[in-house]
Amino acid sequence: MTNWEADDATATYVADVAEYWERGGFSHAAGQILGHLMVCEPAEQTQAELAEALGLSAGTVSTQLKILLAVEMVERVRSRGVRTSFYQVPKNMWTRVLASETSRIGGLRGLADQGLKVLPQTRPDRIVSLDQMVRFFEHEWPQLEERLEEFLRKEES
Amino acid sequence: MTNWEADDATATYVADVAEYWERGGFSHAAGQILGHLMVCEPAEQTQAELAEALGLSAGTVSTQLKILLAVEMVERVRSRGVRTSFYQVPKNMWTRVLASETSRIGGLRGLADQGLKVLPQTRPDRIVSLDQMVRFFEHEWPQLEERLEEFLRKEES
DNA sequence: TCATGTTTTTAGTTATACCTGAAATCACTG
DNA sequence: CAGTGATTTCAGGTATAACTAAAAACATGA
Repeated sequence: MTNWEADDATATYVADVAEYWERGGFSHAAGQILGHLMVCEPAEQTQAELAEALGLSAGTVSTQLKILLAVEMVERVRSRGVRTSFYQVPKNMWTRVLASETSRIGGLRGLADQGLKVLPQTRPDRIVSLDQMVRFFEHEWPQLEERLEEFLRKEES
Repeated sequence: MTNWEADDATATYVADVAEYWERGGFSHAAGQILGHLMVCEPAEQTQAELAEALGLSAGTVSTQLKILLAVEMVERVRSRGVRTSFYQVPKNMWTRVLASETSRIGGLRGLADQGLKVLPQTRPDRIVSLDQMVRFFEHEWPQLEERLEEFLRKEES
């Protein structure tokens, strides 16, 4: 109860970000960390600062950060001469998140291939439409990523 | 233990589909139902048949079907003169799923707008890049959906 | 290498989601 | 509108995930 959040607006923001990502499968604590790192000052925070700001235990912060680091939505920053690590939202976070979508498409590719081998007599479209959808995205997704990069380049002006 | 699955191949398929969707936030039972409905014969199944085939209780089938119906990955079919409802994978399931992505983008739009109001002094890109990403998809997603429809039209031949 | 502060791991508690079996409700046929 | 089968709801038990507090492991500056 020392310094929960700078002000009400950012506190609300942290809660909203947490709620959004909770639906995406993250824990509430992970969502809070993400939300805080979106708006905190400075942008780089230690585990102790995160725990303090959000009222979480050291263990929770450690565990949830590990998850966020694994999906590359947070990165660790270490500077020479300082014993403590800092954590921050990486510069190109969204590009990374989008890239990870490729592996999810890969999962569906597996289900489509397997499905074609057990293709049902009636309504084979149940499998075929999945295969079509996957083929479509295997073709489109790389292009979309390229267009995103181009879009971001143009925004820098 | 009466008629668990037609054969080993489809049983494996059901398990794999269940595993995939479990990572997507569904329960194991919901994933099983989805997998079974992808390959079962006939394509339309009653709750009792689903419960029997997958070894689930009537309550579980009812509850999980409700969820699958809500996200439109399963549809209910009722025919005159028959007291029982049937459940099946809808013809255009993937189009529906893709369409629901629009609302998720909408959620991010909200986070971006709110974030711009509490824009941090340092590393404002933490919010700005989110806003850019959302703007990109607000522009691209409808086009992508159109291209998907065109792609599916061409496949019908 | 030591000393110190940071991070991770572990054990234990609490909260939540899942599933079952049974009762209640609902919908349709005759 | 009564009877029957299908579906939903509810209470209870079980498994799992989240979180905490404390101990262990780790890393770094001196």
